[in-house]
Amino acid sequence: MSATMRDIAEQLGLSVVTVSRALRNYPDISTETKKRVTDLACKMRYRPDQVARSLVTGRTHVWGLIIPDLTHAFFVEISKGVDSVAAPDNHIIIVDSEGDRKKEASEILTLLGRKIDGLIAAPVQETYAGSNFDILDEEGIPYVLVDRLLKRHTANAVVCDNIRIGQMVTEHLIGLGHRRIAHINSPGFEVSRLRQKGYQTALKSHRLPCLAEWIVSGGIDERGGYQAARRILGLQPRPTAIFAINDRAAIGAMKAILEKGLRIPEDVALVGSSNIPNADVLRVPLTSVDQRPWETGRKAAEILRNAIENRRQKNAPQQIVLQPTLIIRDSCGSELPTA
Amino acid sequence: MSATMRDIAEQLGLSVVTVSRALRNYPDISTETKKRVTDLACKMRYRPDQVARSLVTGRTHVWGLIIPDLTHAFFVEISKGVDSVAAPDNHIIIVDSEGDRKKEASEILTLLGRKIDGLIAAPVQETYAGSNFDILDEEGIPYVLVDRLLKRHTANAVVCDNIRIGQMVTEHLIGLGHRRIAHINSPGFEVSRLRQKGYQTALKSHRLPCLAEWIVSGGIDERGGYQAARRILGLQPRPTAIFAINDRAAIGAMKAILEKGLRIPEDVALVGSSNIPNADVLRVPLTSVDQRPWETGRKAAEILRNAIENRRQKNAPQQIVLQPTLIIRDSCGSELPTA
DNA sequence: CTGAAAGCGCTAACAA
DNA sequence: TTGTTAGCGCTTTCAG
Repeated sequence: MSATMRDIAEQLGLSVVTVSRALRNYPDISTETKKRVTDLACKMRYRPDQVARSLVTGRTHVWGLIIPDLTHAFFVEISKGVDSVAAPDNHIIIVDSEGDRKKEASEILTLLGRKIDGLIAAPVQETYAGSNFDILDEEGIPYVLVDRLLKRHTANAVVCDNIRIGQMVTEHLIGLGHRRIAHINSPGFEVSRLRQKGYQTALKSHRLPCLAEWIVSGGIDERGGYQAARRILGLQPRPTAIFAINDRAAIGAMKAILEKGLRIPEDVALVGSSNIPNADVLRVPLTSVDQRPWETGRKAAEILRNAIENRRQKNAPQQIVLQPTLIIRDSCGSELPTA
Repeated sequence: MSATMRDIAEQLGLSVVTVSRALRNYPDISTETKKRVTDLACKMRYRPDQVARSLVTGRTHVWGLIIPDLTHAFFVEISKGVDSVAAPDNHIIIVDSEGDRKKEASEILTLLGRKIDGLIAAPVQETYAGSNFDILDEEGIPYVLVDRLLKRHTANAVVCDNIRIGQMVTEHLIGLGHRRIAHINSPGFEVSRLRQKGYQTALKSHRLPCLAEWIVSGGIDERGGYQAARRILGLQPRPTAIFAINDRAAIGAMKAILEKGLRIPEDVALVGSSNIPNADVLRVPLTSVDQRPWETGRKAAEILRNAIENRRQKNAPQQIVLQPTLIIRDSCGSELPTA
């Protein structure tokens, strides 16, 4: 068993309280005593019991982080950003909501039972009234949403400018001479709705047509992107570019395009989003969008830390919107030879 | 503030103990009382305070997981495997050792302070006597090593058969007709030493030469792989195949090879290991090795759970070796036209 | 400068 | 079937 403060106190003929204060370097303990205490603590390999400490202080120095899928490098980056401010004083418990609203709800409850100091979450899209996060407001546990925003805009949040993503990608393709630009979206995700809006805005502002059949519901995974792309490639006349909601879908689309014997970008230009690892060394290096996941996590963590520190005064919720960057690679091509 | 058992007890005119037992469904509480208690608990949204519970039970239901880098999908898979048995009763705190032995040591100490029930770790390679994990033995906290093994073979561990990896890859290349096979290794990693041993064993058993200059120290990242490959490509006569210690290094090598205007696999065959995501859609689909990270995590977690449950009787440490699988894609090529 | 008393929220032993 | 007593290891408040 590990040593407790009581062990130290007894060996030194002191009270536990004195030991406690000596270890925390209180000014009202003599240097002499402090030294005796810290020396013995060191020798006995004393480590404070955080559980006991938490029970009395009401702080665990544990943060919850709920994300829908850790196999997306995007969320790993967010978690690294969070950890960059959480460490070394706080630990993070990462839980996977698997995109399931029910699971998210129950995970929030179990995290509350653990008395986490705060929570950061990429929320599962809210499809009906009533939020899983309301309970956090009720209990006064600070939280910050990342990547996705809930309908109700009263929470702390750090997101990327999704409209801008759609707009930026589309305008780039337009600038390259494309006139028939398809879009693989994922209805049900607010994020997708916004990117699509940006896409449509860009087309409109350039007075380009935006046919309904060009927008195909695919989903955020490779499989969905593959199927959606196949539908798009069957259209007459064929779109000359595809903007996929994310890189996973884009990779699915890439497979579909190449499988059909078409070339990227010569026959079909392709753009994704989230800038996955190795995007530069794919069969066709993928033009994508840096959504700043690390900064998202870092910023969210800063807001959270602040909220935890000043828990008494309820500050107005902060909403940060980060600006995305287009990462141009081969898959979008350069200017079209024939517009 | 959230409700406590005391609130329930007072409202019902019961003692806290009765409430406690009613909630945990003890047989010696009347059905009547149980119902009253659980109903009120539900109505008051009572959630047990895990911190308080831990203090008395001595169990936190928190497991530590130390890995060197979460941006390797490999370790994410391990963590998912772990979680598949940990959930829903236990939470996992993942900490990044960043491959730094000092950091690993201090992380272990802070996790101990949190009174974790057990630990799973991909240990930083031990370069000198004395292990960061000794303290766990002393404190009687069960732990399981994954992916990498420490020198001292007395701990629970789940690893992939690394010698087999080297052997399997090399024999496959030999079978394809290659006679000059280079290897990018990463000295300092036991894992690398073993894979290299497998590589050498395979060459030897086929009575093939194994020139010292064919083994180039690169490291486990892309940059190292790139530089090592450049050295290899400069050799005369040039090796016809490269076995890289892992996929990251392989990708670096791929860049180096293509940059030189050489073709993969026609001019130089390439094999990595760990089977990264999207290996099938790289510029040259990469032949790699499935090291079974998910099973590694799962198995380790099962051993850990078992050890936690039977903490009293010290069971003999278990060492599991998982068998790797070769995933053949384009980069290794098919049979060489001219042997 | 140090200690005694109280308590965080819960569970384990023993009594009634 | 329920309650009383004690205590997990620590910090906070108040006395000395």
